[in-house]
This record gives sequence, structure tokens and C-alpha cells, in this order.
Amino acid sequence: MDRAASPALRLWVVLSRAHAAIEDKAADDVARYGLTLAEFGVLKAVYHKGPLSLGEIQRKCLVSSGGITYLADRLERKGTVKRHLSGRDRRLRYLELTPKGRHLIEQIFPQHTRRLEQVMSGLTPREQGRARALLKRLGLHAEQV
Amino acid sequence: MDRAASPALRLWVVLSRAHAAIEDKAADDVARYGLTLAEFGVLKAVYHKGPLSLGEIQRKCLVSSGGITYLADRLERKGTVKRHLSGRDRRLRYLELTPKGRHLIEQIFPQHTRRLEQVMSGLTPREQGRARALLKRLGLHAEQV
DNA sequence: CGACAATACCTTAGTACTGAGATTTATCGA
DNA sequence: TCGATAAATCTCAGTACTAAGGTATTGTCG
Repeated sequence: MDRAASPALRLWVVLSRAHAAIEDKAADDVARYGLTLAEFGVLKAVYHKGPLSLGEIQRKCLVSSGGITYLADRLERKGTVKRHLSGRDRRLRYLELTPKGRHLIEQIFPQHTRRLEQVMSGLTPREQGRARALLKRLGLHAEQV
Repeated sequence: MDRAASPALRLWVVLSRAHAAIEDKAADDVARYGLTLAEFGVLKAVYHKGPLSLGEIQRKCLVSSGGITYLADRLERKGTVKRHLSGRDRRLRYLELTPKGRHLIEQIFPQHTRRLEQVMSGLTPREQGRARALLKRLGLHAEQV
């Protein structure tokens, strides 16, 4: 009966299950350091791009405006990140890593990468590239339909 | 700099974004009928498989035991579904569509399928098949690593 | 049979959000 | 310069969960 289902539906089901399984492993991994995946995503963004405004992080991490405030609060309370005001535009608040935050992300990141490589190793690197190309196109189209 | 990132990481980022975009459209679609995607998933399962115990639905829909209780409560309150006890094993509770629930899912399902076909149309049917095969393998491996 | 483990569901407390509206600051046209 | 509009963040109420522990029922094995 699943044979008769629409190809689009079947792809959606399989994509969802793959996403859930990978997210589960990734979340377990960062949880060892007391972080959620969303928190890890914020740290990663600020680590790679330098100080960013809350709005920039919000768009990058796909959370609501209330959500990024809440995330920044939690990370600040953990001492990994610090808000500071922009001189130019006083509506903006930039988020910046503390030394503690920098140390944490530098500790987590390589291990997390290796863990994801394990999780993804059901596909060869070549297949991973093909999957990425297909998903890239699928995602871009889905965002604007 | 993203060029230098691990292929596994890059695939994970792209997969997450595609998933988020598709989920967003799918959620908007069922929201027109006052349903969340999780609620829709439960109705769909019971519609296709007939009455199922809460545990069976829980495993199929990947929610916690508390989560399926909460979902069943909401759907029952909306009048789309009804709990009833098994005669054999009185620990089990089966969930069954009400006529109202059956009517609702029969109304939603075809439209929802068409909507997903639009959303997925960034890939040709052939490419959708390739993506599905890759993601199937990726997901199965990720579940048990 | 009877203890004990296992199973199925429910309850409760807590978490991580979302969405709408409030506040502060910036920008732009008249 | 003023007023209106827009933008960035925050606040707050509500939602949809999870995890841990509780209760009722069943299965198992001496």
C-alpha cells in the first residue's frame, strides 16, 4: 500500500525519519556538554563569523525573535557568550563569545564533527555529495513555493 | 571557509534546512484545518492501518509515551478520534477514527498530497527517487550508529 | 500458585520554543 | 524638524512536547 503512495509523500517520510535519527545523535553528542542543538548552533555561528547581531543569528538559526532572546539569555547565563551594544545602531545587540565560550566550542567542535561523520557513514563521501546536491535544490525550492 | 567544512557537516546543514523548509509548508497546510503535523500524523496512521494501540502509534510517530497521551487527548477533544479498551489485554487502549475524523482526513489528505508534490517539485520524479534511496540508507544507518 | 519482572498508559514538572504585542531607536518624506 | 513608518529586540502568555516516576495489568518462572 505504501507502494501506491505519492513519490513526494514517500520522500517526505524518508527525509523526516533520516532527519530525526541524525538529529537525535547530534543532540546526544552536544548534550554531553550541557548544550542543546540550538545553543550549539548559536555558538558555532558566532565562532565562525565573529560577533553577530541577534537578528543575524536569528535568521541563520531559523528561530523566532522570542526564541533568539531566550537562547541568548541561556547562553549568557552559562557564561559562554556576552551581549554588547552596537555604537552605530543602538537597536542592535551583538553576541560575542567569552573566552570560556571559545574554549568550549573549540573543545566540542572536532569531536562533534567526527561523530557526525560516523552517523553519516551509511553513505560514501561521493553519495554524500550527491545527497547534498539534491537536498540543496529541494530545500531552496521548498523555501519559496 | 564553508568549502573546507567536513562533507558530513555540510550534508547535515543542507538536510536540516531542507527539512525545515518542507516541514514549514506542510505544517501551514494542515494548520488550515486546525491540526498540527503530529496530530495529522496520528490521524493518517489510524486511517491507513485501522485502530491501533497508543503504543503502536507512539512508535510510528516517534513521540514519547507522555506525548502520545497528550496527542490522543487533543484529538479526542476535537472529536476526530476515540479511545477504546481492548478486551484481550486491558492495558491497551486502541485509537479509532470517529466519522468526523474519517471525514476530515479524507478531506485533507488529497490536498495535502498535492501540496507536498508542489513543495517537492524542485526535483524531478526520478531525482526524488534517487534522493529517497539515499536518505533511506542514511536514515537506517543513523538509527543504529 | 505467587512473587517479580515487564508492559502500557497516565501524570506531573519542567523545557524550549512560537506569536502577538510593547518598547526603543532609526530613517525618510514633506 | 516633525511625524509616520520601519526595524531590532524584549516580554508574556500559551503550546507541544520530554523525562521520570506512578498505576494497573499481564507474563514468567520457581
